[in-house]
Amino acid sequence: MQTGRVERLPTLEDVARVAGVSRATVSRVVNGIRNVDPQLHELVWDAVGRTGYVPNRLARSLVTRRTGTVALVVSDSEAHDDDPFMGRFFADPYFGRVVGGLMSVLRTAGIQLALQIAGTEDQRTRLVGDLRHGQADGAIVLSLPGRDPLPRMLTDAGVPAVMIGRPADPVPINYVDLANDSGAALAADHLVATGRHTIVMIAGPPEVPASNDRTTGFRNAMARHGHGWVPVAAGNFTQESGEAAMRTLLAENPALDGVFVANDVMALGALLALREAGRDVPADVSLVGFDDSSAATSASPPLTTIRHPLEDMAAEAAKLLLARIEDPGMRVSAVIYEPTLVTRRSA
Amino acid sequence: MQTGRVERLPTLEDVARVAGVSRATVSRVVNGIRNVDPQLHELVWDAVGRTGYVPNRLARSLVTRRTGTVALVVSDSEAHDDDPFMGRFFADPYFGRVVGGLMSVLRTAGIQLALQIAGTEDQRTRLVGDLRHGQADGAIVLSLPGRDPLPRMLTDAGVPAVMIGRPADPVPINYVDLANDSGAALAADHLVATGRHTIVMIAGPPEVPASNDRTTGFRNAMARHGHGWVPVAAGNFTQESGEAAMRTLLAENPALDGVFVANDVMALGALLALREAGRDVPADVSLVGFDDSSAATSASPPLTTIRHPLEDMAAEAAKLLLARIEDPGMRVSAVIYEPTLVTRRSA
DNA sequence: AACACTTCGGAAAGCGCTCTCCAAAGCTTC
DNA sequence: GAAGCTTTGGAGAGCGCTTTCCGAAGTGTT
Repeated sequence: MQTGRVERLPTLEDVARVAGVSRATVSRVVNGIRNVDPQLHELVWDAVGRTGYVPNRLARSLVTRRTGTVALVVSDSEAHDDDPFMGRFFADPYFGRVVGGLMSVLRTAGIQLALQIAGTEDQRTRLVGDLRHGQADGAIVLSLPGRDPLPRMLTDAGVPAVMIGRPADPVPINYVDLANDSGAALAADHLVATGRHTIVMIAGPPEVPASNDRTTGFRNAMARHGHGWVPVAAGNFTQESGEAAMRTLLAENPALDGVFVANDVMALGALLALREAGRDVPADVSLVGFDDSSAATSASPPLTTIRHPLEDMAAEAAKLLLARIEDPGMRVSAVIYEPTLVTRRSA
Repeated sequence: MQTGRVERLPTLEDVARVAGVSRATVSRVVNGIRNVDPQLHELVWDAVGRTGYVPNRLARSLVTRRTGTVALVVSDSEAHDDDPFMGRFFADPYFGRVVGGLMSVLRTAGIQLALQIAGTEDQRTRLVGDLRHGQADGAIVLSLPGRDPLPRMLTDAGVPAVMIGRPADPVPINYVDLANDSGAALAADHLVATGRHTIVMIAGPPEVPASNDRTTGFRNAMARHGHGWVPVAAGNFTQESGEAAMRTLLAENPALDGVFVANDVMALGALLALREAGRDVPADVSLVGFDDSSAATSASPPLTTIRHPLEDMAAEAAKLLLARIEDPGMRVSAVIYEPTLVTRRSA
């Protein structure tokens, strides 16, 4: 049946005519506002059923200034058009875990998620403009690189927003974050406790705050254990970069017997490079990852890693945003999660 | 600065007043419609700049019946509330790859993606109602289980929609799919060609069409090679289920030397079970996966698998939908992708 | 100079809904 | 039974935008 969308859908007006009441009354009944005479009430619902009326959310939103939508903004201020990076980002378990966590909360609240990409300057201003107009009731921001102007723009515009991951520059914005430094410290403690002496690290991009925290957290903890100097090679969170970094580290520190890797996906790459070099994990080298993503369990040996409760954090971010939308005056708050060590076979 | 969203945003009216023209003229200029006197044109743009005007998409959509949004509907007709399954689904690389593919097209078209979950009967009718009202211009449907009533509802309602994966029941709906059966045949050919004799399969849930096609495709191809009977154990596409299925198969067919697994994630589980049983891959047992997801490359040994060009398929689905939105009379079409064999180390 | 065309900008009618007024009606209370 | 209250439903004014319809210029033709 190729009807297209030609025939006009029933409106409030139609229902009112059928029920023999005014538009206002129908609106009140449908929204359950104020006491309406039970008889009329039933009459109206009956008419709603007979006409097959469904409220038009757009029209409603226009007047109520509420859309029942929140935006998930993936902000990548360094993106170029056709940057293959975005594709990689979506395929990474990180993205899916965030979406899953958000939806677990939003779904029950009957709120939908609109995916937005803010790459260029232009997209950013349009996005903020749309949000100010109430295109969405608020925004969850996933900020990839450092120096992202978006968080500031959002707060200046008075748009309710919550970041997942702390903003690179101090901005009065709600956020949910992980104590990345203490997670890294956990890894350091574990490597030292299991008797490793020559310990190195594969870090993520230094301009990403989360990544940077892991590096400094690890260095500080190692210093407390008397290791004043830790060789570090940086990757960009991809498997290939982890492999490359591991090769570099092996070349420069043949005696290494412990590695901390800033995320599991890079750890997978490191595992490959170690095997290639004939080093057994965990017999010759202990390896600790970060995130406890699906990559960690599927690796062989399964990765000892730092558990990052990303789903919970995303869910918390959603709750925070909802609260913020309800009460715009709410004071800016941050929720920091403590990571835990998950011991598997690699260390 | 805790401004909230109190101060009224500039409207078309405001711009018109500043520019000294009518609302209609401003609208025409902003939308680049019809020739407007170059002088007025400049005057208007100037006023737009001075007032900081941004069009209100909601108001515009209400009259144009175009939203610049397409819905990504994850349809799970068997979902229960708080079903943990959804979380698993989002974390699976499948979801992210689809989103990435869709966004690669939608992004350049300036269209946003709204994530919707259709689990219960109730959600489904509300969703269709909203879509008929033009809440979104069209829908991409990811239908998880068989017997999903949603595709039919969508076509009956005249909502432009494209499915990723063929509908379980014949429905006149556009879709993009993979030739799952010939992919499975590729795996069969490869296992036989590499000299394997005792070949088994780990299948997915039989009620999922894609999964079912892989099973029958594999069986048929094996039959052509003279293997009339192939032992099959079914999992549910998770790693644990793959591990369990592998254990069952090993117990029942100790002599097995070749395994085809209906997706890479389960293959990871199978790998674990095989190692546990002391079987070396690929020396003792050849293993072929399906999807060529990130799991395949990160496994050790890396998985020989059937490449599923999911991103391309999603991108094609997006293009198809856009075309369909442009021309609602477009005839229903299907695009079937041919999978290819990717040879790595596991077989 | 009169006519037919074309081009261009403004007035105004909606899109479908919510919600503030206001009037009517029902109820108490003295 | 009149004054004062509390329900209850309707009229109608928007929300911010697009777009049709027209009249006023401007252009060209005979």
